[in-house]
Amino acid sequence: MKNKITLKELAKLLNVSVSTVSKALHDSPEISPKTAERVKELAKLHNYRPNPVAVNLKSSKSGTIGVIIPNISNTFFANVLLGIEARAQKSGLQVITYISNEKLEREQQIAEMLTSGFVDGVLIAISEETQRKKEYDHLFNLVDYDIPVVLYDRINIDLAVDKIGVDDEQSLEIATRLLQTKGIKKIGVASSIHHLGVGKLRITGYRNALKNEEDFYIANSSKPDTLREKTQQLLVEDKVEAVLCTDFVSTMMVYRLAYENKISIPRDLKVIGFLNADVARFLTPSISYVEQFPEEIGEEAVDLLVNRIENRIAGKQPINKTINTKLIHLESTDF
Amino acid sequence: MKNKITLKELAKLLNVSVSTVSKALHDSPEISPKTAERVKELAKLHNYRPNPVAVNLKSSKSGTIGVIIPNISNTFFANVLLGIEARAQKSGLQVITYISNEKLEREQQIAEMLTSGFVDGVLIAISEETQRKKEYDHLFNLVDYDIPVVLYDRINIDLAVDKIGVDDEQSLEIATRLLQTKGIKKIGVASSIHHLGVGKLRITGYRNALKNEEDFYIANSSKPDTLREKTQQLLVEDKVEAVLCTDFVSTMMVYRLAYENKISIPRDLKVIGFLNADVARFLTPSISYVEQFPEEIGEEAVDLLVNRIENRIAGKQPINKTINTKLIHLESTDF
DNA sequence: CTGAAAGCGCTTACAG
DNA sequence: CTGAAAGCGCTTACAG
Repeated sequence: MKNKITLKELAKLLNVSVSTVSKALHDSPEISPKTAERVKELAKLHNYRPNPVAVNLKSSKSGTIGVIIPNISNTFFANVLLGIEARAQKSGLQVITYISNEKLEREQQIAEMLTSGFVDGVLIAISEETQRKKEYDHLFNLVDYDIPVVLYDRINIDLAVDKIGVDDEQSLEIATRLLQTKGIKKIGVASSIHHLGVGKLRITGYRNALKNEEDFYIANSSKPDTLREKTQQLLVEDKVEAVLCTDFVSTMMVYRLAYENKISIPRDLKVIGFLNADVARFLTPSISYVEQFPEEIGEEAVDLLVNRIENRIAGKQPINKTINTKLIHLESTDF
Repeated sequence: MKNKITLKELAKLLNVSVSTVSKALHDSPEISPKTAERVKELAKLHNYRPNPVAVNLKSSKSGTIGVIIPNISNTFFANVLLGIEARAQKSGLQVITYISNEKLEREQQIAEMLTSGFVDGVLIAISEETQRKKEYDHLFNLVDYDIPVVLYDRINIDLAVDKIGVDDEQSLEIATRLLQTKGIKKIGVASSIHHLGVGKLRITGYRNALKNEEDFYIANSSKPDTLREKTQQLLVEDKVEAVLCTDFVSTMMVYRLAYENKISIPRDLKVIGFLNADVARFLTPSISYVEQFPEEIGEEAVDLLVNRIENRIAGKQPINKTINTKLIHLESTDF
């Protein structure tokens, strides 16, 4: 075992004071070049690293940021975390991960814990339940404690903090319009997340493009069985020519039902989905999808947070950013 | 802003010493019930929480564990993290996440950083590159610094630490035997990870079940184009009756090529894959797969680490654990 | 140029 | 039962 060496031990070995060692290692101009060199040499020899906990206590910083993720199995959020970790690393910050599992109570526990100063700032995508119950006190509380907070992805709540989101509404509006220019009239939408903020926005985008109520064909339910029924109706009875899917579950449901009902994609039915590149590309036929750039969202979120932490934008109005999506054409929208 | 209140401030408000406050809050028997109550009341009123950084400095603990994840977009690892986070939370530990992106250099950087005492212990699944280059010095170094290390999932390296893995070899052996009992003779395997430890083990399981060299039909390549060619050969020329896939990419490749070559699953071809439940269930037809219980792996990993950290098993031989997989039958192996 | 001292916020052995 | 003191490992204003 190489026991960790401290400043004090280093000082004793060198026959100088602790202050001198510390200053030397920080390249203080107060220290003579000769001493500085001696100190650094020994420090290197013993592989000295300052104890981060002590440094943090001194500086009243924790050197870490907290990230609350609603659901890590969702590759979107996994990739956001990827971006967060990468950018945090550049800023020399450690990332403490918390998973709310879409539960309000867990989110409250986490927020409560974070008020005690584990982290210098927090990135949050609020949980489904939190959105549904509109219970935001724990978030206000965080802000009250002067802990910088940045909301990512799930941002449509009334909290005066920096936010970084996706242009959910536009994404399906653009997709719908694109199908229209190709001469497709009967366009449906399938969704298992119509009750969530992002789901609502995506469906709104679809509505915006169509305009007339009578043109809407919407299959939505968070219950698989109901969604299946409604989607079946969309494909078989309404005979839509294209379906936009707002999420993974509805996308797979459409593929499944098309297969069961012998509806050929893309010949009889065009499909555009929301899923990650890997799955989209590998499906048969491959499915056109809305790309969301989750890594960029993570990176931007850290940037916003770091700016707040370093007070570069203190007191200023909250910033709202949007990362644009991109429609990727694969086989399911071949004409 | 509610500024965080400290012990000192609390003490001043109560006209007692800092020690008294501290002891009272820790239910020390030294303190009179009356004082204890006064202290607790005020502490509650001000929502006092001990500064974790100070507590850590005092106790020479960081109260955190580090987790190195090779690839967070892989739902397997995402779910391991889920288990880790849940169990860590129960032990009151914070989880600092590092993503190596399958790169040796990044893994080395992380390990280097961790020697400075950010964490009380580390959970590692080593990166692909690390496995390939068999460059483990940074891991030995961690152990030298007396930082408890637990390897998870990717464990076949010669390092005397606790390990928690999956019964990769057995999983495909059992799957192969099962197909054999159903009267299937010509069984192939497709793999894009044959060069990695887990891939090797899975293929070994397949070989174990078949025994005769001439019965092996193996399509393996980490390059998509080559894998496609070889798999095509397996399905079209060799006309195997079943394919076992060792990973996501090869699974999707088999589905794709079956579709392109109008080979009907499961009628003409049985398929068993390695992928996560969500995708497996939603594919058309749904695909039988090997379930791996990543959350349990995460939980067990934390348990092992906590035991080491608390020295409950100090000096003892490293522990090796395995989480058994389970074959889930869905449509792709219907008979 | 070097070092003693104070202090970050806590805990705890010790004295009274 | 209460408090002063030492100390965890560091940084930095200040004195010499």
